[in-house]
Amino acid sequence: MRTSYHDIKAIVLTRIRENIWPPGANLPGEIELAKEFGCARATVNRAMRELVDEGILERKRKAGTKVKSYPTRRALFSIPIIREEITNTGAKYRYVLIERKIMPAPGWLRARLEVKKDQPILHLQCMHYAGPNPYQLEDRWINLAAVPNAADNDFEDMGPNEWLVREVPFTEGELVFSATNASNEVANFLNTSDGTAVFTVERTTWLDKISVTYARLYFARDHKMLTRL
Amino acid sequence: MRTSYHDIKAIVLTRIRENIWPPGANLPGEIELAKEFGCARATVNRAMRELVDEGILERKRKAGTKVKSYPTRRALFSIPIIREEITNTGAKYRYVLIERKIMPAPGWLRARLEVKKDQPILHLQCMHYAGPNPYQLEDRWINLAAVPNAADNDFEDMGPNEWLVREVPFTEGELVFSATNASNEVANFLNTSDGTAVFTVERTTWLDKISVTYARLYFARDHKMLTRL
DNA sequence: TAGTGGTCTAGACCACCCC
DNA sequence: GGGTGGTCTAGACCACTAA
Repeated sequence: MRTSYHDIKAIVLTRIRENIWPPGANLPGEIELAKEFGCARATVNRAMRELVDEGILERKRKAGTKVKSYPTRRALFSIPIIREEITNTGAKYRYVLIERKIMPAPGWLRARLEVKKDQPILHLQCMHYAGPNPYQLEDRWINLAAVPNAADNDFEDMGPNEWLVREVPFTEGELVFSATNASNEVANFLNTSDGTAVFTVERTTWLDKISVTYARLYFARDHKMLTRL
Repeated sequence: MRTSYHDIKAIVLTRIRENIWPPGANLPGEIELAKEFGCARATVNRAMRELVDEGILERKRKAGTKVKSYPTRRALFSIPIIREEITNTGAKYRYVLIERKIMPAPGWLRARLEVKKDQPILHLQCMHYAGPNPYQLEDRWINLAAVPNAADNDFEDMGPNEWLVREVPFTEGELVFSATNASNEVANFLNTSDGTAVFTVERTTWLDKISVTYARLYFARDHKMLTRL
């Protein structure tokens, strides 16, 4: 069997680990490596490109390829549908709509979504349960100018998250993770006490520069978000 | 100019967005698409592979390519060196070692790192400041069986994070994000009050199945971690 | 301006896996 | 069994950019 791009990646990683190519070092060019490994340049190229994707190498035309001095490790999160996230743990998923109201955007939201005054916004509050336990409180705002048909949905049976993912594409998104002390209201919904540290995610999405939705997600006490490198 | 794999990706995304290929739909085979776009199959292949990487499509041999029913969006975090993270904001970075001690691993850590009883562990506590403000409290445990030369370093001038990234490669890593209520000690270091919700990251890394280090990072009040999709 | 990576091609063989 | 994607090749031209 010939040298595959997998093999090449492994070899390169080994050489880096063994300090044959220490951080900052320049690697030979693709043609030379192809000769060494006895394969086509395209094969070397693919291996190298993937190592760049993985944050191990840096490449610049003319300058060549070098080992990153501080390998930028990157963590990959998949953003799951909450129903699947819960169902996958074996628990039963339950969704409850708490409130649904069409209203003009409050000031802080106007700023965030860049919508004009009096522009109608659909505001939803919902709870997601895993079995008997509260899992997440969702506070969602949908820009009806961007998604007019959201107004036709009563969201009694399906969470807005799920509906949006299926119905409304987006071109850009932002995620912000933080920790907040639960307000009295949040604590009640999440079945915990005032001031409990709550893992919080804010999510905003845009479709071609037009803001689609902003959501604040409060997770139950002791929620952990896990990822592998 | 010929159709590039960038163009193909854009076209496919557009067709998905316009519901020409709705979620779950099967796409034509690579050969057919290559014919349609007037390019080589390899070009189509690359476009499709990248769309799989981005969580838009699913492919299976023989079955073909289809649009994911629930496109799994993925967020990419780069894990920066804390010094660079702070310096990049324009603030001055300051590092202080609080404690350094070699000790046997406590029980909870033995379980986590899978190390034997009485195996020596280097325990470090340090603070990272952004200008005058506390930025992060680092509680770090280094497995000296995996990294013996860590014992030679006094870590007075350089944080263990930075040292490890430069000196010790790893093959696997785990990140856990959560929110915790600050203990009295943590609150004091972070210049806040008891019980404040603190964004917390736990990080564990392994080198070829051998655990290297475990760290618990407590960020200052109101810290936000941001990422784009 | 010359060297390096970036991309494309036309063809080939193979591995997997649904039917 | 046969169709689909996975991968590789040998060669080509191009784009960027460091020297």
